[in-house]
Amino acid sequence: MPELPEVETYARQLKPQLLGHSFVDAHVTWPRMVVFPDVESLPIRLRGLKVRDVTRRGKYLKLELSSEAQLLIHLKMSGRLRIEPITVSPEAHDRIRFGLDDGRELRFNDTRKFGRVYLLGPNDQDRSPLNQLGPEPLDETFTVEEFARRLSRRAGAMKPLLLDQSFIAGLGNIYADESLFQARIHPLRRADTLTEQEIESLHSAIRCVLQRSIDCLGVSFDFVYTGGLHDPGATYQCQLQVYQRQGLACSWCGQPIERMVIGGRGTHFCPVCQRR
DNA sequence: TAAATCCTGTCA
DNA sequence: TGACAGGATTTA
Repeated sequence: MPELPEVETYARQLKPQLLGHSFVDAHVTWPRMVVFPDVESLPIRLRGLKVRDVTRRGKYLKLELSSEAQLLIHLKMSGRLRIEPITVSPEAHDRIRFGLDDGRELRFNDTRKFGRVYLLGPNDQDRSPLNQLGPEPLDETFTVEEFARRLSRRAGAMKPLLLDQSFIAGLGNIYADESLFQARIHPLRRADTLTEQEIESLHSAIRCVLQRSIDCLGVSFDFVYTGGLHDPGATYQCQLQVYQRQGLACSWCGQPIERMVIGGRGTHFCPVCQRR
């Protein structure tokens, strides 16, 4: 499940591949994945637009295009991206193929069909899903003070809050669990009860965990994200402390990691190190 | 606040 | 064969 570090890795790897190239068309085999514009208009609007930059916002991959347009891609659960010559046969579950001006295609493969694409012009900004996103955790403007202010206004449990993209952008199930563990905060802990020290610790944990994963090209699991474009190289899965480690020894205290369902999501934590 | 929804591969 | 995972949105 691609989260901030995995999408960041894609952005970095796609940028040199796409910069300066124009799109010539788009083939969509699962129309639901195109949110805006309608599927018929997508190839027409996309034709001729040149890639100016490839960046990331939250879990969205953002292709800045000519004419002030932008192509947003959300990989959701099972989305993967590849670039291949048009002469190479598409794979199973290739849902959208974006044709480039040099005979290559950007291929959006998504087994579960949850992935989403938006092509937005300068007049479509009110439709941008980026409008709903909270602060970017690795940005300099995301300060402890800002974090503390936002936490103090929330009475719910920490785990669902960290997954709320309007509270903070980019964290998913893996990094929410890992961050709470590193800060030694129980996932059910009420947000507005965190001490100043805990807030500081969590702020630092979130940034540390994300940055270290980016340095490792993210996490890669079977059949899901493969750590970038063509060379699976993601290694952060080897450094996970709690995620999917229920029953295994906590690296701090040796007690078994537990798993419980919070807000409908599998949640992994150490019952000894993470106090409620 | 919780559950249903969209999906398919995996696993029991 | 049926339960389940899981991001984000929608509905109860």
